[in-house]
Amino acid sequence: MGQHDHHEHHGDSLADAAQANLEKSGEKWTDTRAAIFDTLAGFSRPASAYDIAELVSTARGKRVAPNSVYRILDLFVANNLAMRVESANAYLANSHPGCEHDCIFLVCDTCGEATHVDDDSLSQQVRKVATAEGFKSIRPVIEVRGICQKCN
Amino acid sequence: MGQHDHHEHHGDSLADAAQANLEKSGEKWTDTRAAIFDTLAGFSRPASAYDIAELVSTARGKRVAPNSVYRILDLFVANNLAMRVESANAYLANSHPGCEHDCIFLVCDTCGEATHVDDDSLSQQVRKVATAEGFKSIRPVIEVRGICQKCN
DNA sequence: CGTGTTAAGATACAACATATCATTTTTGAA
DNA sequence: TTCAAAAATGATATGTTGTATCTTAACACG
Repeated sequence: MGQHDHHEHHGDSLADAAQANLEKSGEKWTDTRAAIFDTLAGFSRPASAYDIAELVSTARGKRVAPNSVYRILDLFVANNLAMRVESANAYLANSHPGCEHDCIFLVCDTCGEATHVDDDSLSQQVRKVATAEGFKSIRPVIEVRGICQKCN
Repeated sequence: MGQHDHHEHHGDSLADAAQANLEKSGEKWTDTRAAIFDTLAGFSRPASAYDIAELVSTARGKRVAPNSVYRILDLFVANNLAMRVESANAYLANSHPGCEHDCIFLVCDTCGEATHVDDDSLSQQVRKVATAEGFKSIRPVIEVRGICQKCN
């Protein structure tokens, strides 16, 4: 189905991979960025910028303002370390940074968990539809809201 | 490509069709609902609830509170008279009420215009991916952000 | 009529996001 | 090494989107 193998990272390994990717783009892996990445990666469901701000502030005993979190999340998204789930106004860490994909998010309306699937053939079709309408600089947003298996 | 013909409605004809559909579900076509529908249909791009509240308030010389607008928009979405564009936090009137489709929205990041495409084969594939993951009560969100032909 | 139901209004607040300017930290050249 | 420029973060304010709660108004029907 157009999928391929990924290197799924976890814990420190994931943070290391994220750091490597960010630095490869000439960006710095600062303490604040590391803390925000770790916190985001620690969530099992999409986290809002305010969720992250609160947790990071507590963890570091020092306030991190929401706007700083947004700045850093934007940087992460631009560098594929994280993705934004539009229908949830929230963010997820990318568990395989380095792989560029149009993701499909499946978001459970009951428990809030989001799983993420890659199906390149599907996303290519979406891109094709948009291209046929004359769109450029295409960024597909493919999400599914519903009730997940566990909540059924 | 899995599309089919639609009855595209305009102006009064569209409002009439919307009214018919809503009443078919046992809901009433009140003055407030009519005003909100007309205002929404008058927008050429996705309109926020606050946009609508402001215009309707002016048009009727009587304040309509945002929460009332949200209530009525929710009703419209539930009855397929309108759709929510998740990536824009905004709403569009459905120009062919009665047809049940999973829509694909193409939203221009420059001018804000949104065009809407139906491709049942594509949306069926999205549903299939979610079903394969054990999801139920599926509601696909398929949108594309980009730059439209006119803005290129 | 009066009474129960549905629709809409008033108000307050919660949640999400950005704009602006100040401060701190880092960097790199003199 | 020190100083100036640039980059990162912080403080603060405000704008935007969305919901909760309670009240009032409109309506339907015995």
